[in-house]
Amino acid sequence: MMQESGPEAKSNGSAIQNGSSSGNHLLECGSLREGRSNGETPAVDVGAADLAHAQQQQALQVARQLLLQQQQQQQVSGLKSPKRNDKQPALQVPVSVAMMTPQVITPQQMQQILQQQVLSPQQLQVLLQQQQALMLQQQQLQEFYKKQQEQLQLQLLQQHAGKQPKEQQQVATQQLAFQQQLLQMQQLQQQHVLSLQRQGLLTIQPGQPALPLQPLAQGMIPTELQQLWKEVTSGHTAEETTGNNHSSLDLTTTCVSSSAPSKTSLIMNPHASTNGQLSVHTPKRESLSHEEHPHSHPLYGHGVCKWPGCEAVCEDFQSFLKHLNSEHALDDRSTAQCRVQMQVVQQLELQLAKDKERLQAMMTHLHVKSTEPKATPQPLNLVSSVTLSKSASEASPQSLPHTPTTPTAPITPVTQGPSVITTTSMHTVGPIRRRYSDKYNVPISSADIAQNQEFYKNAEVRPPFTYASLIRQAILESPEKQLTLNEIYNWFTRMFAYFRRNAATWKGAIRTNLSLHKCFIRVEDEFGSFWTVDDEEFKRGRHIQRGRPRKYCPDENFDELVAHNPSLIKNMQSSHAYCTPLNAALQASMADNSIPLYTTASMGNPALGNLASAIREELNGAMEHTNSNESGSSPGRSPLQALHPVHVKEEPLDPEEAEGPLSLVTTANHSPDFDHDRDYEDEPVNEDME
DNA sequence: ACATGACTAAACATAG
DNA sequence: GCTATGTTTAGTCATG
Repeated sequence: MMQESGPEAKSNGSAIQNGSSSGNHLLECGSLREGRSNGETPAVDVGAADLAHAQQQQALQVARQLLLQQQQQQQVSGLKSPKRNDKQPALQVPVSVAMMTPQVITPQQMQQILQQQVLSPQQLQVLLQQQQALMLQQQQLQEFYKKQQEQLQLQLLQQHAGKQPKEQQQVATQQLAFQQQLLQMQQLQQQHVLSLQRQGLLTIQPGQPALPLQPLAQGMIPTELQQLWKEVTSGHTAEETTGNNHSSLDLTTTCVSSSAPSKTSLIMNPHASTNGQLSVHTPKRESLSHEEHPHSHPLYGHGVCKWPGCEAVCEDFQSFLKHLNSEHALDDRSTAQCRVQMQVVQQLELQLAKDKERLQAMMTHLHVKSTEPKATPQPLNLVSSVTLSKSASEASPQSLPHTPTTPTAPITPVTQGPSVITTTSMHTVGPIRRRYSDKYNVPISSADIAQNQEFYKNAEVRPPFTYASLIRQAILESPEKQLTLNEIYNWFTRMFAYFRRNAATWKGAIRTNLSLHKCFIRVEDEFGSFWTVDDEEFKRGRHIQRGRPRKYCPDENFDELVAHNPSLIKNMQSSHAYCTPLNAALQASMADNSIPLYTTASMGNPALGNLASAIREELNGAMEHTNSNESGSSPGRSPLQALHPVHVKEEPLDPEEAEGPLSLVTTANHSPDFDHDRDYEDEPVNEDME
């Protein structure tokens, strides 16, 4: 937290110095927080500003009323009161005094003030005239300004932005000129008040803000508003660089001439120019929304004004606009609300920036290209480090010495060209070493490994796949979908640098997995044994159940199956998809009585491989029946061993296996359980019997 | 806390 | 006897 607040405070410090300047957006953004850093809470600002504004309004009203009363009195009873002459100048005084008092000044209070006044009637008369002139001028300006606002608003509503930029520009320029005039009026008023104060007419009460520092009338929020507006505009349109961000606020600021060289840009903010006020929304966005949806407004929806804390019901868009101009005009309250909203936005933006930074750091750390659109950069090696951290860290000290290319510091990925780890590969990655909520495996696509092939070939990073997935991949990648154990080994060492060490460990793991997973089917031929994979079974992800004897357990489907085709007793793999072709091919093969079924062509397809296995197993079974008492009925001892012995795992059926009619895994005459020539057809072993 | 899957290690068996 | 291959089990760890 301290680290996070540090730069922020720093920027605030810079903003203090540059807050009123028009140069640096970032620094200007910090100017909003300047108040906080100075201990000036927004709430305090709001209260003071509201108070001053209310006082100003009251003062103006009181002054007008008093002037009217004065005129009436002069007309009706010019000599009615002996103190009339005293009252005349006194009428001017409350204008200023009322600004300092929260209540409306009554004539009685005025009289008290008059009694306290120290100025001569002549002086008061001069002041009165000055005040009257100023007020008159200001009223005229305000009225004209209001008309300008309405006019511009109507124009903007009727015209789409960009249609008549010149007219808009003219209107905006006129508005700008009147804003300047208003500001000059303010300055004159402030000077007037100052003069009154110097002359002793005004006494600043303790605890009250210094009046000259406060805006005097509506639409008079000079530099502060400008800064706020700059913050908003610069925060959202930083790419617009210089100039534009000052435009809208120039309407109300004294910095127009000095800090807004690009006057044309202000017309691009219809909302600001329409209302002549500050908006918390991005001018660009708002103008776009106005252009695209003339009756849509970010502050208007479902017939309700969405100004923070307002929720006023506006029946139509026009009424909303009127409401917006009347209730949310450019005043202190709106400014304060805008400030709050800006703080909310800034907080969110700050949070977003931090998260972005965090993301960037993560991606940098993981060597992921920052151009990746996805925001979930979890490269494979990360998964490896996460899911295999324990295994890797354990295996490494024991059997795998650490190398510079540890999972946490892969070197190769970025430099390996096309095989850069991508986030997209993560979405299709197969069974990484983590547990899934569902029990089914998701096969690795060839692209998953191929995509990062070069990386794993060179980086001694443990692939984030299970042994089973890799074995399957190795088998499926082979042209004939079959591999000997040694070929599997070679594939591992060829494809993964990680598996070039500690052969005993991972080779043992491979062997264990081959035996353990139901999806791997061992097949023997005259040249030895090799392994195939049943992909459907792989997706099921089932293991040979441990701790239970691997004995065959028939189910109702089995009997039915046997009845239909006794030759399919053994080695019926679980895949439903394979059932029909397998059965047909088997029958055809049997009809042909062609023994050499076990060709590479047939094994090119796992289904055909299973078919061949089934056939050969059946033949083996037939031969075993003829040699039923042969104790060592392992494949090697089978008379047909040289031909096509098959070893297939078997295990008790579990409820899931009963789903498929052919989900029978059988035989393993190599299994010790069958070394005693157990004929499961004659002696079905029930799981419960174990 | 418990169940489960993945992994490791080890023991054992078998064949060459 | 050695090695390769294959099976099985126990234990650990991570995860849900």
